[in-house]
Amino acid sequence: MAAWLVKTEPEVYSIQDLKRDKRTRWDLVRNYQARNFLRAMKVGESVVVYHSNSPGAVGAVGIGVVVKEAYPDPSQFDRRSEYFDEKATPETPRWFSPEIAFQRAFPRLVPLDEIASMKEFKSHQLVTRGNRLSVLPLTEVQLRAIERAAD
DNA sequence: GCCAACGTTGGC
DNA sequence: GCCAACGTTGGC
Repeated sequence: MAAWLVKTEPEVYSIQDLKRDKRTRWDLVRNYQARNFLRAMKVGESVVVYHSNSPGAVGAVGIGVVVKEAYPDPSQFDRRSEYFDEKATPETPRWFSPEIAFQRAFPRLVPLDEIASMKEFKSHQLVTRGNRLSVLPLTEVQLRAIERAAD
């Protein structure tokens, strides 16, 4: 089974927000490569939640699980949304969202530089230069390495 | 705020 | 299809 890592800015939506909501639609992603990864997520797969753009607190913060496979992201059809996409129609949607349920918050943040130092992440997209994708695939081994570091 | 990386757009 | 301009991401 594959695993995943999703980035979120904690000021926008944090692991604590996910804990409160119990589950959420992982929406508003507007990058084709990330979109393709979202569409590849299968129910039951684990998702590492990662806080980006968070001064002094960049890194992995918890684990979620895919509870619903991707379906068209409603915001692309909403004219009032800044994520409205005029080229998307219900017949030919462009952007997709799975739903992710909270599983656990790590007892401590696993910082990016610590992940970068793990042998399992040597040359992984998260730690190589130009890591801008907000959804990334992980191997089971990488998932376990992050979980191990968190406890 | 700065800057590197890189995706997207649009003219040709 | 090429490529310059521009916008966004994300670490620091």
